[in-house]
Amino acid sequence: METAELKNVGLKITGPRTKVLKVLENGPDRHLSAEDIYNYLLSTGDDIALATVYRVLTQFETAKLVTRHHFADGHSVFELNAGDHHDHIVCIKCGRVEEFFDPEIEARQEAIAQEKGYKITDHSLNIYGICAKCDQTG
Amino acid sequence: METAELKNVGLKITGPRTKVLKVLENGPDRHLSAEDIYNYLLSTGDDIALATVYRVLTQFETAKLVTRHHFADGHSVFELNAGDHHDHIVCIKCGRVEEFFDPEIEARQEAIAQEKGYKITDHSLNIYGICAKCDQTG
DNA sequence: CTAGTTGCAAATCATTTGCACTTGC
DNA sequence: GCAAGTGCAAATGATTTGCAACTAG
Repeated sequence: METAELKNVGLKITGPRTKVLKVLENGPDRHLSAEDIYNYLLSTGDDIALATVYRVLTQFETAKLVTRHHFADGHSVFELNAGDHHDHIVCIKCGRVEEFFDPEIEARQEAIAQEKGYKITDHSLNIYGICAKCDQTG
Repeated sequence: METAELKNVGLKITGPRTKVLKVLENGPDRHLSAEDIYNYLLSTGDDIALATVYRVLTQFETAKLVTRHHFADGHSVFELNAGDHHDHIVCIKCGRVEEFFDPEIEARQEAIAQEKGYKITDHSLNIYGICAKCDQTG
């Protein structure tokens, strides 16, 4: 139940927060933009303000409940935090997003940061390309 | 000379284009945002419109003269194309940007894309962290 | 009760665009 | 001279914020 997750991170249980969390958990996709979530909620008859979706998502991000990913075309998507880290491969035609994790890449990043004297706080690796389906379709 | 580079990619030699290119070549930093370039030009007495800086940079990007990088805080920087590919490590405190290239990471990315049936068109790897200098300063 | 939350509309920020004017070739 | 390029100001799209009304604990 969503209420528990909200309580755990010290957020009041409110309608909007529960709704957004529910979409992230059982929505049409694991990777959704604020507007996706907003539209999805409207389509299911749940009334909410877009500004609230943004506010709630930002709070969730701070609370580490979700992770925000910025893609090169300038829009960002949110994804429920499953605890695991992974990177993304994005189809530039259809927008499909797939996840991957490569320990070798992770290790190399650590090594590079250390070498250059940086303390890593975060990192993002996005591969952009054309997926098999779109490649056939043209 | 900048005029040659412009001619090579089939762009008319104009004042604004020459100015922007000059800043990218001899400016204060290899990684500059449109606004950085705009402000730098104003500060050196060169008059230009911000919209023109954006237009020119977009043309340069199309002409493969420069590469645009999108960072997680939502702003992008432009960098003169030296032909080589590399990724970035960004200090989240002072904004310092350093470059690195790791063949192992590159190879793994290729492998992953192939495995998932994607044709890579582009990719970006950004490591965010705190540089040695900022770490001391607090 | 009252601090935290929401909705709405207006504000911001980075970037783009329409259009009349200017300039390179 | 004319198509291409530029400046300016207004438009855009994504996201944020001010504020008055609402609600969870």
